[in-house]
Amino acid sequence: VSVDPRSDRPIYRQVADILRDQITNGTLAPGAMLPSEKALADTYGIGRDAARQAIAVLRSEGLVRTDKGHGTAVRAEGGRRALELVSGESVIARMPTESERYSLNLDEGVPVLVVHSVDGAALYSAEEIYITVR
Amino acid sequence: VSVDPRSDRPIYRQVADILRDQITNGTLAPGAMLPSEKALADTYGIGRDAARQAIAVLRSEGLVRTDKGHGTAVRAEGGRRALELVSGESVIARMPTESERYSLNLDEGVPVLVVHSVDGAALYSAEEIYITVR
DNA sequence: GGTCATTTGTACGTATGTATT
DNA sequence: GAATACATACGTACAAATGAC
Repeated sequence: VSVDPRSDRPIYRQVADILRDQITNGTLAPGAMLPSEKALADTYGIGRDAARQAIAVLRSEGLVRTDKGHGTAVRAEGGRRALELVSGESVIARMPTESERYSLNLDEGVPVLVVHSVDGAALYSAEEIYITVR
Repeated sequence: VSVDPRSDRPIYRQVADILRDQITNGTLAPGAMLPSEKALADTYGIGRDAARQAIAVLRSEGLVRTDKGHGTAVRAEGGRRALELVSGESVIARMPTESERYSLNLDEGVPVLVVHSVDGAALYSAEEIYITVR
């Protein structure tokens, strides 16, 4: 479990791979804290920049959540509820604008669903919803 | 159209705001190239780091696409086709894993749709699809 | 093909600010 | 207040990809 600076693969991606493995195999369970940036830098003999980038990769994948002054934790998979789509409605998925992310209080790496009906459009966190047919 | 280093809002977000405005109001039309990182840094009197972060914000929002050695361009809204959902199927939206992003050849900031049916699961680029009911 | 300028990517360093504990 | 941890912002340097010539 180490990084190779001579590899074609950037070291920040190598570190991201290691952490992603630990998340998917359960070594880092939902809610668990990742090592701090400094701890990662010391462990793998890399700069803080590379450690930060590794965590940023996981954040953009929606796998972890970072709180300033606290640290980075594995995101728990929130339970989803069914959204029943009826004839005449349509849905698109996209990334939120910054203001949408703020008002819906979304973490990074979480898409939104826009449901269009005759009444207009409604916005949901994509993470809380799965779509079915009535 | 300038940035204020003393503002509470980080300068890279101020620059991202300026560019986002230009994209949404059409000054930067789909396909148009954004200024290079160096050009942004010179224009606003900021470091290359801040310019890069500004562009990274827009990339994570799915607004632009960056090609190494070339530059950053406004992404064209791809035409979407209807995906007709039938009873017994369900859909979730999430960000792709790195390998999914690679195999589907997705830009950053593009979610995926996972359609579950009795036959199994199918994966789509969320940007090319809108969901309706048959 | 080869060279050169441009542009982005990676990686390091330092310093300071802000939030949490 | 102190220690820890992340955020912002600057700098440098070199690598890699692109495009023009």
